[in-house]
Amino acid sequence: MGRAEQKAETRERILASAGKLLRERGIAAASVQEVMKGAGLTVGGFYAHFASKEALVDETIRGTIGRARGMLLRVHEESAIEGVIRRYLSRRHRDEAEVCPLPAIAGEIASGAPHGTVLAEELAAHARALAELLPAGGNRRERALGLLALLFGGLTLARATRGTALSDEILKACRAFARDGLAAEDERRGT
Amino acid sequence: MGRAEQKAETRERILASAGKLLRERGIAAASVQEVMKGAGLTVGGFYAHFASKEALVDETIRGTIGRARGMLLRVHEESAIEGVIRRYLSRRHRDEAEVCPLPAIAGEIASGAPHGTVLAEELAAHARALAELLPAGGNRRERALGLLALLFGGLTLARATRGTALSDEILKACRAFARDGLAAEDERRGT
DNA sequence: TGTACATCAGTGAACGCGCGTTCACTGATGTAC
DNA sequence: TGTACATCAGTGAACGCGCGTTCACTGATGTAC
Repeated sequence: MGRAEQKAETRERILASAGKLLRERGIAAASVQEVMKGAGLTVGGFYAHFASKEALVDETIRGTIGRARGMLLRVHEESAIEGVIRRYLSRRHRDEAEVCPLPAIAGEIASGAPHGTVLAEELAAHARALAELLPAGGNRRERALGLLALLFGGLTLARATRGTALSDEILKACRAFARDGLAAEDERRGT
Repeated sequence: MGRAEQKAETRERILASAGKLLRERGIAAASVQEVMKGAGLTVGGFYAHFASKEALVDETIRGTIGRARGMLLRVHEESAIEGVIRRYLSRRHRDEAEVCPLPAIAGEIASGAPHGTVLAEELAAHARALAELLPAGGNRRERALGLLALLFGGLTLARATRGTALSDEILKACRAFARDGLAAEDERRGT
């Protein structure tokens, strides 16, 4: 393997480590030092791969949300949307931060972290992907955005209350509310 | 005014400053130094009022969410719930962090900040208050929890994408999804 | 093919900075006589 | 009522620490002849 490919592979390891830490701890608490340690490297080498922590975070957001979208689209069974709701708002997904970075990072970005543009792009792509899983007709994009906010909100509040009885309750309530929100539109359209 | 009342008043000023900074910046980014500055004091005096930053944050979460709940309940008009949805998911509320601390803090707590128990208590109280605004019958508490997650999720994503076209779209979509989610349950019950 | 040199991915110590917390001190308020 | 002393809310400098970033250096890889 040449030097260039080796370096590209190292870069991927840094991004993978950053993705893991971003999902687990959020933006500010994922330090460059720990990201590099997670990739099996020391901190000094970081700037040979990325211009700044901000650049790393931007790219990591794109990568992790994009990959989550890939997982979303892979399941094209009947009523795929029901599967998405069930899996996204599952106890398993609450307890293992291995897919979606949104719960850890959206609040920080809402509070001023400088990644709003990247996040908006990824959310828009996410909404398009979700919309394709919805039955045609009505305003699919609008329903997809509402559902996205509910999935994110439910998972985040369930994680924030982990260990209390309320946490499971929130997951269940959001699964029900998601189905109801989609069903109401169906009924209005007369299905 | 005696010394004791003076001190109690100062304590309230610290809490007010902490509430403002918590809503605007989140937990980690609201430093003790800035909280005290916001109360017109210097940093050293802080520990005469609170045992630690963690104790301050716990009390501030209780206070701010409790006050937000008060504002919620004050409006007891016809279809109060529609008013809550419209105000919570308004552009005004997105652009001014003066009411709800959840968008700034829930993600940090989900990522490990130690305030999950207090948050769960306040969310449970919030759900009870919201449930009272819903038409009787069905599972009011469950619908209230789902709605709560959607309101929080929609506002947080709208704030995180502030300045992009998507932000307004998210608010609108969540208002619609909230109405649909509540309406579906109504219809199932035959209203 | 073997040797001499250039490149550059990664190391590890150091930088300035802001964090939460501590503590000796100040000076206005409150109490005792 | 006036004076002497005790209290204590708040000050401001200092602490150890981890942060993002820089930089002189190392040593394995790649190139030229």
